Amino acid sequence: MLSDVMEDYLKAIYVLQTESGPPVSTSAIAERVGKTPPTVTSMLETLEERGLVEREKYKGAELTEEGRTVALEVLRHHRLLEAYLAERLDYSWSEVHEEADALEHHISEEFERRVASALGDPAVDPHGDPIPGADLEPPADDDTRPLTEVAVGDRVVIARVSDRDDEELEYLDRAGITPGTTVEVVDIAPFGMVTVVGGPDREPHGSDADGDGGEREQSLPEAIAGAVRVRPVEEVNGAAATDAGVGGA
Amino acid sequence: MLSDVMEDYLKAIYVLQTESGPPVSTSAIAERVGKTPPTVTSMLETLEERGLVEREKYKGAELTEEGRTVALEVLRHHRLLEAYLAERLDYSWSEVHEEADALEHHISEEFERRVASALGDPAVDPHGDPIPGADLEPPADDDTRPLTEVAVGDRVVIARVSDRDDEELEYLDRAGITPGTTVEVVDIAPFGMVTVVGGPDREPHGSDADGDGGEREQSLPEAIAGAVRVRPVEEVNGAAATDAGVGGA
DNA sequence: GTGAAGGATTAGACGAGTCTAACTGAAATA
DNA sequence: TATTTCAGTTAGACTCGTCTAATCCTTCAC
Ligand SMILES: [Mn+2]
Ligand SMILES: [Mn+2]
Ligand SMILES: [Mn+2]
Ligand SMILES: [Mn+2]
Repeated sequence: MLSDVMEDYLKAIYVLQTESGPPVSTSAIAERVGKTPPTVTSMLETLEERGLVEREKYKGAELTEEGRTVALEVLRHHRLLEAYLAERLDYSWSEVHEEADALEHHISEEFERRVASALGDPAVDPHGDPIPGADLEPPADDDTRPLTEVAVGDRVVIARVSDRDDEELEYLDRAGITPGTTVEVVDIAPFGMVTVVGGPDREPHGSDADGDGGEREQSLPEAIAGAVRVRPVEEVNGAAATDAGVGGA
Repeated sequence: MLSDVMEDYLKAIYVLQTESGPPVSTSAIAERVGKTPPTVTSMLETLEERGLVEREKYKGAELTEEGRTVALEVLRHHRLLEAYLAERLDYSWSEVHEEADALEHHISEEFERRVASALGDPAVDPHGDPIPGADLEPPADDDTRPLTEVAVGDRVVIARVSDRDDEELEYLDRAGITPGTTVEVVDIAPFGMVTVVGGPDREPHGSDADGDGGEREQSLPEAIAGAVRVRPVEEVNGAAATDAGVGGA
């Protein structure tokens, strides 16, 4: 049996790995899990003995297949919980993360199944992050890119927002930058400040309590914009069908 | 902040204390939490330093008011979770305990509030155990007694079943001895074997999937019967109104 | 009142997870 | 290539929760 601490390390390595590819550095892990580098070194040794990571001294670490499966398991728990809390217990989009972080290590497989089926096996969590399937196969790379890398004039759909920083999340929530929203990038200033216009073009499931659902122009600092990932608007059938499945509730 | 381990000890002491009154012996606690007596001694010292228990060497331990409040907090979490799992995630009556035991230490106060209000502030969990209120005041002693102490011929309502033993629970579930059911005690044999007749006299909320909801005579061994607590049938308004609020779902 | 018997405590050890301080190696710079 | 910088590792210590083995009360039977 793995401790919840180990699960957290594996999850951290997985995410870092998908963000910037292996190998993952000791300090990056340390930063992510909020521990000191020596602590991480020693945990990596443990994890290596258990066959969950491979490691080259002074270089970095990489998950084995087994380690990756564990990470996906934890991530599945985390994101299913987020989805459930938002959908069934009225959590807001930005409140969900901390709770899921605590619970993800303590639910049974039975609980996982029941939650998944209660929600109809959702594909993404409220932040737009993909929920790994029950098979725990690594999901295909997505087609999103950071908002900072969009060309001026493009219309894009908000796909994912990082769920790591509460303040960022509150900011985006108030700004109406939520998964599923379509925006147009009208300017990119020096230092990465991105100005967008748009907002929830229709009410997806009746959230949007602050009745300003319309056109609005706002500028996002680089730190924020970089944490938002978008995909191109898809013109599916003549009409613009954009925010399917990622409703704001 | 208290560890989940400490919470488990406090909960154990609380329950033992309500079962047989303080002081609670080291070995009783050890047995309940599944640790050895020396481990318990040392944890009791820690708990005493923290002001959560009072203790007399070689005698036993007792919760302080603060310790009792913590215990009630954990118990509230546990029982709310049990109720939620049964009501909203289709857990059966007997599956619920283990899951709640793991989660009870890891939910936030926010989660507690949302679950409680989603269920309409339930008063009892699916085993019939009272759910401590949000004020965490000790609940009044209940009016139940073990099935083994009922006089032959009495009609009683099943009030609570111990949630500690899975096998016992399965047994009772199959036997149709569930909270809210009315039975009549027809015999008490030597060694405490109790024979009852009865069963779910009406379907409370549509559970009772095995369509045998009628009169049935069965004998329960002492070990089982002793874990079932009952209260007298209340003749509320002429009609017998018995199984309110403890529905089987 | 004395002596078992048995529960409780002390003694000592251990693994997990964490830290700080000191050191080492690798990579970038000049 | 030699040097510097800084990330990564080693060393050593500490807390928490746990155990086994040994010892110490208390109590109950006689
Ligand atoms: Mn998340
Ligand atoms: Mn799982
Ligand atoms: Mn229970
Ligand atoms: Mn609480």
